[in-house]
Amino acid sequence: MPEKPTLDGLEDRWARVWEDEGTYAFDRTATREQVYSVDTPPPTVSGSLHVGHVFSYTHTDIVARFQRMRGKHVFYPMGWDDNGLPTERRVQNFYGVRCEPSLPYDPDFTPPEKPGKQQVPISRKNFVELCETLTAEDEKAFEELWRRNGLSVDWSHGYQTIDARARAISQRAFLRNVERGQAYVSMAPTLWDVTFRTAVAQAELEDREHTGAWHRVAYHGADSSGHDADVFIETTRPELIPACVALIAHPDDERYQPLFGTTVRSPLFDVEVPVLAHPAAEMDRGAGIAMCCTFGDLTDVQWWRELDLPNRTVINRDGRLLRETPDWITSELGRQRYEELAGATVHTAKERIVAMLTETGELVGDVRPVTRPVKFFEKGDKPLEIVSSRQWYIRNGGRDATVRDEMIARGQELQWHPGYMRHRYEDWVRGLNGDWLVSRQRFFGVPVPVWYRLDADGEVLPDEVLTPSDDTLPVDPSTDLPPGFTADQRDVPGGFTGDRDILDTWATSSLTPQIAGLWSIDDDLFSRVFPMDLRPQGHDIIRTWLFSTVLRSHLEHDSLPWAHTALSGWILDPDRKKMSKSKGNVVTPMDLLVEFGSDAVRYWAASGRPGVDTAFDRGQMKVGRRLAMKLLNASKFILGVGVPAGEPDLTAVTMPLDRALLARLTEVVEKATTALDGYDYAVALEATEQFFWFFCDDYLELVKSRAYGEFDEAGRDSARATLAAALRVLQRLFAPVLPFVAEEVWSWWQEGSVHCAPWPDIHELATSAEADPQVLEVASDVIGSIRRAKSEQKLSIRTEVESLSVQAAPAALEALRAALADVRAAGRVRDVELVVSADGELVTTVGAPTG
RNA sequence: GGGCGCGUAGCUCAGCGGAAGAGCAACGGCCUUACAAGCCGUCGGUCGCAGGUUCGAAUCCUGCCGCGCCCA
Repeated sequence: MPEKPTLDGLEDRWARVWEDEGTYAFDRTATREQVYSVDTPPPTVSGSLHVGHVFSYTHTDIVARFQRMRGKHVFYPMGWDDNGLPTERRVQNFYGVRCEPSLPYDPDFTPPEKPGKQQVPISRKNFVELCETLTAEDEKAFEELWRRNGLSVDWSHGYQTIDARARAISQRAFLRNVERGQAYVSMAPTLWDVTFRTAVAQAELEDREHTGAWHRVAYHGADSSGHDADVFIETTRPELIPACVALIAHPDDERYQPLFGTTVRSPLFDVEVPVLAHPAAEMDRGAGIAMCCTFGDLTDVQWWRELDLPNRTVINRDGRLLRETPDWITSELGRQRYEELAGATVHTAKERIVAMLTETGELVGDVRPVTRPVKFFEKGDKPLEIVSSRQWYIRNGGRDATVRDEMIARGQELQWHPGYMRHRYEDWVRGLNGDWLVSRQRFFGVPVPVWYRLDADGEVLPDEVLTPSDDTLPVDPSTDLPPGFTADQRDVPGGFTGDRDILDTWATSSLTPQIAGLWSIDDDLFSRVFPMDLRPQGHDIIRTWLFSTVLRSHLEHDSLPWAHTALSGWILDPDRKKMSKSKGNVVTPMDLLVEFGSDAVRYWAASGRPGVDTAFDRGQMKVGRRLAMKLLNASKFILGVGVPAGEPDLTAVTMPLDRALLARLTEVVEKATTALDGYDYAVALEATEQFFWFFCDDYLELVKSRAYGEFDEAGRDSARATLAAALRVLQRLFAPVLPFVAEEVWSWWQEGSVHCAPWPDIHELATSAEADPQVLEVASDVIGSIRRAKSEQKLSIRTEVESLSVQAAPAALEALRAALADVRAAGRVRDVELVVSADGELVTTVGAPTG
């Protein structure tokens, strides 16, 4: 035990010991029942860790430490998410390269010293290698931070979402979905981001207010008597007029009923289109009759499907109009006009069309600005287009009521902390409107592990999907060969071609329990950890990560991936805004850990209720530091008084005050245990902390003299045994939240790590005789009154008190009498008078303190 | 527009059907042989607003107002 205890240096010292001793090593001989397994969220390594990470990962660590102390073998791995756009961009910028899957692997490739102006195209395999090199550095920094933060992770069970095992597991799970018909390939209208040139899934969409304008445009028809009659529609996207396939109004709309079944000709291009009825047309929107184009929005897709309309796509995947004039435009004038638009961006095409319409007089009245919600890719900055493309999907219940019901049932089976978060899941499942699009037209990621046969003309035969044999996974179809084919058959008529797409990052992240547990690679390990116990995560990714993980597990294992999920809140800055880099209010976590000490920062994290957004509060960290310091000092004091070694002997606890103390502590143990069992670390900490300050300020002061041996031997031994027993319990109760200081003070007098010591049991403080809690209450009350009297008279706490009179009910006086020697010693009281009061009220009169 | 959550002391938050709480801050004190990075004490609230249920409401119900998140 050091002369002057300090918090400085505890992190380095104990982190090293824990690593050397293997304190948190997972015992893989443990059976599933003995294991507590955590599906740790793999942080994105290309970003930087912020305070929010420290906050939520600390919550998980507290639970893991608690479970370990309860005797579980904790499987607590750490993964790194380096699969996806953020890493792709970072590798591109850092090395000045770009991924080009058609290129062959170059084993001797070294990136340029400094990234040049032109990005060097390299094969996917080379790109993945660079990613692994670059992220290795990031991961080292992350690991250092996590170790300093005190996460009790077993670092030998790590993974990266782009490493070979993760790729193999991701591809294997996907191929098994294909085999069972749960994944399928389909040519369909797809939401498309023209900047990233990739398809986008429902989970990646967001609506943004976008400024547009209503254009009133004339289509040309004939009235019942055959005379020319114009039909006016209103559109915000006049550039889609060449893609128009029908005009559509509501079946009940009397204005347009005469037109249903007739045809009209489009302005400028003179293409004949039918006028049709469909209930999705909104009577009070615009003119009440809409132009259906392939495809302007999702309603167009619905009409196209349900009314069996032709596909007249004019917008390319680069966001420009087709360079070839479409064959459905037949009039000479129409084809001339289209040529002026060919290859133009959507924006330019709109300007030109509006100019043409103005010239021909087919644009009527003023253009009226309107702001309306438009779908965007969450990472993009241009509105999404809808294009037809071949894509892979996984059935998720979006088009299948049975699967949807099963997914809702899984959500009900899962235990949510806090419980109300389940609503978000159910809302999402109920709102799904299509299957999960998992193929992405990006270059970096887990390749879609299939090839396609080519026909005699070299065209893809999408129904003839070639799959790899399981033992060759992971594969990259752009360089590996399908079984039974040779390299010279690649991309030639009658041969094959590899799928160039990659899987959505969530298609891999949805398998983190399988990746961490090494499903299909080490099935023995997997059987010991799966289904897992806990998925901790942010509530913002319930619809993506949580949902997709439940789905994959449901499809592959017919079970939940984990029994519990704990949703953590966000960190808000003092202005109640979510902390973000752009606001410049991000604090580096390492700086905080250094400034306050890891235990103090963890204390702040633990004071945030599960699922509740929490203010970033340096004040709480100061309080945490004080608490850690207090635990050092109180431990030092108690051990300095001299407590018996080994297991505390509770038969020595004979004084009523001591028994009452242990009884109260037992209640705290019970409360903390129940709270932690329910994932409420905040309540557990609060109960422990509140008791601890009371223990230090009142109980320690009361028994100090007796513990020093100033009275009789029995009283001294009772106090010392109580102090030892209470300290042993308190150090363990604090261990999950304050692992460093708890380990430090434990090491002063106990064997082994406090983190492997058994969690306090409610029976371990039971004394031979029943405790009277009133003894502690009254003694505490009276000593408080004495302090108040001294404080009000601005006297030293050491001032002697001439006389003390206590009026109270007989039972209270009896209780006080049991602790009177302690009270007198602590208050420095000479004479005491106990008076039975008429009303039972406790009244303490402190007479004449003398300086 | 829908779902969910939140409005309690100057600040951060507990309490969620039986006399309004904690910590921080503020203020006044105390060198007290574990701790002055400590300790003791004091001040401080129409529990967002309006109704309702109840013997009793911060707590349950309804409606408003405000804030946040998720989804349209």
